[in-house]
Amino acid sequence: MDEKYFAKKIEQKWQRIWAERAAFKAAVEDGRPKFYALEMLPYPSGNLHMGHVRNYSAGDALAWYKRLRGFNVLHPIGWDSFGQPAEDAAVKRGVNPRKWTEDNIEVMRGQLQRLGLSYDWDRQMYAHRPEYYKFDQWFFLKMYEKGLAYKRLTQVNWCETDQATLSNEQASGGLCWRCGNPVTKKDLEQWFLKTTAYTDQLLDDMAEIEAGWPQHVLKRQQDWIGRSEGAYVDFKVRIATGALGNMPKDAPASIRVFTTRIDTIYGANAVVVAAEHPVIAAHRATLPANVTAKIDQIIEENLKPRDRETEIEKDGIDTGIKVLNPFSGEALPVWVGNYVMMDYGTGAVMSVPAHDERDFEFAKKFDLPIRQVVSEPHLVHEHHTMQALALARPFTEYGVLVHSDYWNGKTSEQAKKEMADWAQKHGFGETATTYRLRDWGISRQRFWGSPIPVIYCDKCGVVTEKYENLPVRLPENAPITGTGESPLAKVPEFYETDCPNCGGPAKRETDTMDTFVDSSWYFFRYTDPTNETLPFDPAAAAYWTPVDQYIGGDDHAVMHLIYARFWSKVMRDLGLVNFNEPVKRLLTQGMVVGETFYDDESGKRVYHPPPTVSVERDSKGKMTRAVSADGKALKFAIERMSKSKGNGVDPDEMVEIYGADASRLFVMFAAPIDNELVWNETGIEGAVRFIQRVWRLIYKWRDHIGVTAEPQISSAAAGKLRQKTHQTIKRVSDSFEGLQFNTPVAALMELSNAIADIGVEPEQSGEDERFAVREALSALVLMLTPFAPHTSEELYSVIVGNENGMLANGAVFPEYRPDLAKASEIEIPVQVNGKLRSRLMASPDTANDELQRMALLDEKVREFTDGKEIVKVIVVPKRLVNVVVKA
RNA sequence: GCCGAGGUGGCGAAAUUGGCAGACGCACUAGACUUAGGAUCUAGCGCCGCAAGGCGUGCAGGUUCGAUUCCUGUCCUCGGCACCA
Repeated sequence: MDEKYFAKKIEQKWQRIWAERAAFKAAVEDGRPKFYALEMLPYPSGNLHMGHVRNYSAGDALAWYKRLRGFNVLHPIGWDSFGQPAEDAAVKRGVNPRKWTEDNIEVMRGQLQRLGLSYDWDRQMYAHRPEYYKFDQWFFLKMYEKGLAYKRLTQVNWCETDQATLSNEQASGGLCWRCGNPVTKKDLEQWFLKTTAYTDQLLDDMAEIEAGWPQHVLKRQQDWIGRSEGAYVDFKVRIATGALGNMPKDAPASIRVFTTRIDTIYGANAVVVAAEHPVIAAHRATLPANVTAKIDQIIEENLKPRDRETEIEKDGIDTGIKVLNPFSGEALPVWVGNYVMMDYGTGAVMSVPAHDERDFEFAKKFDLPIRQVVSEPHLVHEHHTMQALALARPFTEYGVLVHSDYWNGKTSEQAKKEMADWAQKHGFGETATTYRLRDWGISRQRFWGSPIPVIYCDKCGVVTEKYENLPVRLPENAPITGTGESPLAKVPEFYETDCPNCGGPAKRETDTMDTFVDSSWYFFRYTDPTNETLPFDPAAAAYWTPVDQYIGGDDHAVMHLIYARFWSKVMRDLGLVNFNEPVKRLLTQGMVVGETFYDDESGKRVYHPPPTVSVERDSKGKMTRAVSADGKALKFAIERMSKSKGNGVDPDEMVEIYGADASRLFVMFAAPIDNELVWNETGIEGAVRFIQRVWRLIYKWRDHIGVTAEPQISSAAAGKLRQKTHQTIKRVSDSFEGLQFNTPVAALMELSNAIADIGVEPEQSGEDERFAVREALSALVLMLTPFAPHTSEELYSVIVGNENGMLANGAVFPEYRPDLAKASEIEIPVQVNGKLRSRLMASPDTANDELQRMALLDEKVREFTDGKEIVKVIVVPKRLVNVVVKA
């Protein structure tokens, strides 16, 4: 054993031993319980960043912990290797996307290996390789057969900057999820997967995972799916007279609206429809020019990119068309409104300004009547005598119905149900549920993705590729221009084919699949990574899945995690798996952020990389001033790491300077896993110091800890150390079970401090002390393994005297012994009127009345109680005594 | 605007969920060892105060013998969604 700790030396050594021994190879077996530890797979951009390090360090810690706890652990890694950056690289630098991707994987695999992550490297999956994407296509065919994949013309979200179509999720907020620029619309024929076939299951099955998933993730998914319960109501279009002329022949006889507040229907002052609504198209010829002009203007406005910040002003126009309120019989005008969206509900709403914010705003602007029909219960009486109360703002709560004929006096809850039933009974409506969730558009006009296995034949129409012809392989390359046409459409060798049906000439689909398809089922592939006939063997999946613990960033809270849940349900219905939910427990780790320095004189932030900035601190160490290299005073902030801000940290550099173990330990220790982590360079040195302290402890005691027989009696020092050891075992185990990674490190630091403070030199130590130190050191080393595996393996090899590694030696996580963890004497704080005044030393078994007696006799306590009436004394067993006195 | 998470020393954070606020670490201060220290060791380190003591978990109240923890109100920060009828 070296006297000094050389990180690089031992890290290389143990990485070699692990590889030689295939230490982390997983196999299906009987006996031990299984544990599937999964981290979100990386996109092979070419560089690992600190977010990866944090994610994978946590996953690895858990994998090691479970191994040492006797589990058969599956801990795999793979590559989300389809996607746009490869094409960007092709456009910018003319490189082949496949080569670019493979090269990047090579580099990043090296980075992961240098971190010493305990993956089963034999199970890697690569999304871009035919062996994998073959089954993207296989799944597509299965879904097509089940009617879960279909094609339709649609307006797609289009990002001008990235020249890409985007899913609703990727375009959420009207901004491109990748570049943040505004999204526009474009008409295209697109393939869809019917996620909406599973909306209710996606919602209801959340009950199964409630305990293991962060509440906020489930909430966000819930909001995203957006189930809302209400009713459809049909408003008959009245045969118009006068200026409007006769009703066009093919015009709909009624307009169907969706409402969640049918109880407010007597307050409707209009029906407002989307500009794209069919009723408008049908009547268009008869509408006055100023109306059609306005409608066209609104349509045009809707296509424009939307600025997230500015609220859109209500706009609209009265079409002149009239409809009848089926409840009141009242004739209402039909307006076009820019705030009604064609793709939600029915594209038409009944406008009830008194009870809806938007309708209120609309009515105010166009001076439409506002009639209150739901009242706060205590004001109901007022409404008998007046037409309507003037409303300063809409009343959107539930209440009691007024001015609603037969329904007066009913509560909103009652009325909602009864009025919907009434509508159904009379044939002009029904209860209904609508959702925000749309089907998943998976077509991408991209080269670097899985080809959609569909063929278009002039004679047979849409024909799917045969299973035996899968995979539909990507050509070696394609002319990638970045202009938004499918590159495959320019490769005749690819698209020219024969119809699988009639054998005649036909063309392949040239769009490829969204890369979220790959990540929707990759973690099943790990269970059987080389299967050539099926995505995976159901038996292998049955053993390993569902995933016991999934760890990743919460930026995937909706998209990836909804798609993956959807995919599992489809797989269940295909008979591949027999459960509803693929992930039992989910942990979302926070971002890694760093200090940034910038000046904003020009109105725009100009960033200065931290190494070029000199920083002044006050006597407490607080940053007071930052100055750039050319002497400019800079502002500072904490922001997400990025190249442009210059505050990124290269994991490779960290490993080079401080070692993988120290880097990983620090990342785990620095903050709770779900918090943001502010990177600061100095903190990591503390991790190095800690590892070195442990190293020195083993070095110091290395020749004196061969004692393996538990001694009968213990000195005070030995007893105290053993107590600390077992308390620490409990704390660390509890932390792991609760997925806390920062507090166990603190506990291990305390234990190492306690060993250092034992107060006996090895040479002078007794048998009992040597045993206590051995116990403490081996517990420390084993418990440190999940955070710093290389160092721990090395130190463990010193303790046991061989270099086979912990797992081969059958090492297990130390067992907590309550009898040893128990203190012989504890400190009991004594309060007077809730304020700490003294402390008592007592045995933990001291009876309550004895503690009370001791407290009252205590000199410090008496200073505050003498001459005062003692009202009562509260004794919390083993915790505290509080004496209550009257002043 | 709506939804969610969160405000504890100079900083990252602990606190067995109602019982000693600030464990552990970073930074800082002083000292020791040293030719040297960006190594190591020792001590100190919430604020006010010479001290006794007082104050202190965003702020204001409340419940309680006792509140970082529970309740009410309020302010702020960060994330998500955004005309979803």
